[in-house]
Amino acid sequence: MNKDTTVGLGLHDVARMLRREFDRRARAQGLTRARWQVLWNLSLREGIHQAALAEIMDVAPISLTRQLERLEEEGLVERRVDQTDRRRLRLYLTDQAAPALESLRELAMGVRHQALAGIEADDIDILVRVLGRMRANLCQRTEKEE
Amino acid sequence: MNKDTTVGLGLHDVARMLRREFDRRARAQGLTRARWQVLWNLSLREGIHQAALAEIMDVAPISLTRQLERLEEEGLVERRVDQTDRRRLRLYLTDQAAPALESLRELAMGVRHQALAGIEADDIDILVRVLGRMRANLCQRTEKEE
DNA sequence: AACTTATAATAAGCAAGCTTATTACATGAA
DNA sequence: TTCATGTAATAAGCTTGCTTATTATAAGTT
Repeated sequence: MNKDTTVGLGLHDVARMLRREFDRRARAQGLTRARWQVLWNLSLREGIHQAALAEIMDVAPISLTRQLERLEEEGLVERRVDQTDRRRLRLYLTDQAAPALESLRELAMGVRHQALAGIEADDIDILVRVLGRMRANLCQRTEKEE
Repeated sequence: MNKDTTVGLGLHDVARMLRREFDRRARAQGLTRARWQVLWNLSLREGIHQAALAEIMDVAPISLTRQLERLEEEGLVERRVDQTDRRRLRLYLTDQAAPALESLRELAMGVRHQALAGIEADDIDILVRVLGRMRANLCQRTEKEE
């Protein structure tokens, strides 16, 4: 109806539904989507420290801290003090993380399959491209106007 | 990199960024995106009761209840007991709601403009269409498998 | 060396969503 | 009419994210 509001609200709703569906399926595994996402990003850059990972994920550092605390409790992540700068904690996955990552990746593919049913491959490519551009447009880190 | 995960996580991230940007700009108005969204949906169907609106928005009834409590406190929404079924509360906007809706709609257009900068109109149409389809794919109300 | 300034991580407290459980009212069957 | 069942709204408590404020460590200046 009012097209001006369709994009933002639509994205918001679909993202919430995806999260809900994922978490519903993943409940048996004991991991939520948010924690899985941290594991996933971390798996690409082991040894990174928290602030840097938070910046890459464009999440507030404190948000990441809490996820990492739980992941550490659950034995999936290890945090070691950086000896060259003792403020920093370097992050590593444990052996337990690999199977968890794999099973959640499969689960995510299942949700993805449900969500994208009946949508043209070309349109999915466009979706991914547009999301990337939107992310860049919004990522301008708080755009400190001095 | 791994394309299987790009859609879900991308959507999630972009939705979060949109919300953050919107709420950042709207802070002066004292309204958040979630409350504005309730007002917006309500404006299209005044007199509806809570459970029906929750279903349309695909949100848990309790989530809506809390938003409506605050909106009522703030004087933007009125809840009147339905006389034919006294369990129900019918919802109405107050006079204060109209200007709030309008100013937030403008604000939303500003965020939208930032987010969509440099993206082809055709691609935006595709985005909206794909989101609609995804929503339908995911909306299958909890899919009670009996 | 002492002092300021910057940065990594965390603490406190708020917002929004969810699941599960309660309470009040409706409705259909005995 | 009474009793069981169903439904609208809410309560309690969890998760995830945010902003703002603290604390510990680094690093640069005088």
